[in-house]
Amino acid sequence: MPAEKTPQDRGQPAFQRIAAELRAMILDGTLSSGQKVPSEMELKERHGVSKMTARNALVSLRDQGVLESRHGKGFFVRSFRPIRRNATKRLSKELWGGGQSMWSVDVHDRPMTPVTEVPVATSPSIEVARTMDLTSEDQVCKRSRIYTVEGVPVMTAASYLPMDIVAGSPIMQIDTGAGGIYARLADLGHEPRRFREELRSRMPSPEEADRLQMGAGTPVMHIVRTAADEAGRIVEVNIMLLDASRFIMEYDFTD
Amino acid sequence: MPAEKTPQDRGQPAFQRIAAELRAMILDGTLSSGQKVPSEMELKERHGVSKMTARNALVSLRDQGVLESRHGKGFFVRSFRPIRRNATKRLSKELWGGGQSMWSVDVHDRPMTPVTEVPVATSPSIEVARTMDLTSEDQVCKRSRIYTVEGVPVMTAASYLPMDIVAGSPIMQIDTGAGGIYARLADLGHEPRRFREELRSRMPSPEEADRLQMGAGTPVMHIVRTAADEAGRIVEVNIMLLDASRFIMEYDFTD
DNA sequence: AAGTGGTCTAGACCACTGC
DNA sequence: CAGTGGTCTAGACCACTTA
Repeated sequence: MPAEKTPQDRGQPAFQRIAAELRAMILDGTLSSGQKVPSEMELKERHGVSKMTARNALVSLRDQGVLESRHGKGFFVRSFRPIRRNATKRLSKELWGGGQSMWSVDVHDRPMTPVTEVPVATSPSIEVARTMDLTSEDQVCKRSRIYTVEGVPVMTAASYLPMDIVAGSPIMQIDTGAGGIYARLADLGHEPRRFREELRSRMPSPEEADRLQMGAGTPVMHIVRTAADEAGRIVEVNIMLLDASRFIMEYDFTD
Repeated sequence: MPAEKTPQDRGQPAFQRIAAELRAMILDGTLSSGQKVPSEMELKERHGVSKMTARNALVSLRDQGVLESRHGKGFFVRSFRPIRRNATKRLSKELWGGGQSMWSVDVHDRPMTPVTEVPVATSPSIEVARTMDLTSEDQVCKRSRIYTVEGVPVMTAASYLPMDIVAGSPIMQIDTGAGGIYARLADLGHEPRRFREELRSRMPSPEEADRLQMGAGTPVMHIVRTAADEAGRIVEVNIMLLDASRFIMEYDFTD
């Protein structure tokens, strides 16, 4: 009697074994970026499992960010073409040459184009009020932006500024003029001098994934940037949400 | 005839509707951090669906980082107790007070304790060689560390240094003495002066998830830190892997 | 029309937990 | 032991894509 195929091959579940096999094929180049992987039916017959088990392998890889699925077409190996974002531009240009980067990045500049909403005066959220040391009765200016690369949204940003500083200034307009809001803050006597970025990474809510048109298995980076003027007053809080699969963040510093 | 329950309630799949309901209950506080959520069987009966559909709702929330599962016990609401890591300590202490942080963090210092492996001389990987501008014939010193908080691993780090600088020095010992490897590099005439951190976020491989004992639905942060001496030579490359659910990264800079 | 992914059912058996 | 999550089957039907 031939060796019976046990449902669980000594410890490892079938769907994990299939997933590991596909993972290995991607790593060794048998399956390459953007390529279609075997369909549910193919895996079902090749491995002698049910459709749901074959599918489970594919879905688990998708939820690990390895594959993406296109309804009616198949599962495909995901590609990683990140944008490099340097938070400390001036420092980096002066101090570092190029070339010693860990991950290869497109040399072609794919410009990130922002679309700005009409600025509004509003009440700050509890978090923003606490961060800016305001009360719930103070008003802030909110400037929302969405950034796209090649037509797809990759980042949203909401900038908050105290109304007692920016009321009646160009910062309340969509177009803030040369130098942007930082130049205007300088005009108003509150030039930003010190910055802090706090960065978290987590899975997006369904709404967030929808807004950034993200596939499953992709985390977001949640960044809060605060800017302080010479006197130490927080003059801007910027809350950003980034599709993590599209960015490499870069921070330079001397110590 | 009473309204038949259609399998898909006008567009939204049943498992998504159940997941959204649980999500809302967590958001409004009906279910709070660490608490058990209804079991597969409870959801099955309450919503009149099969076990697999009820389970699908729970699993999808787990893979979004909202729930965690404990075999034989149930699904539970995940809690978020991050560690704050400031890459630029000196700057931050001088320039910023406390209190204007976006996310609340434990005030109790939960110390992060490192365990260091015996340093080894080895050939650099292609990435490390390119980053340090070495050839594949050059040797590097590799220092591996794993950091734990309250007994659980939260971060791994591998530090690479050129052997032509560190051979025979205390850097090849486990204990490098007061000031650590940066002080020893200074002793050797290669004090690190400029730093760069490159940060990616992605889902971990099964091996990485295992090493950091991470639950499903948790991304990792992958950080590469390079340190250059006064002459501009890269004297250290440090590759870190962090459980993203346990960290808030903080970067301070001026202009 | 054929092939693909997406959802769902009604069972089954296993492994782990706590009483 | 009962209750829980974890895996699996053998179907079914739907929605989407391509030809």
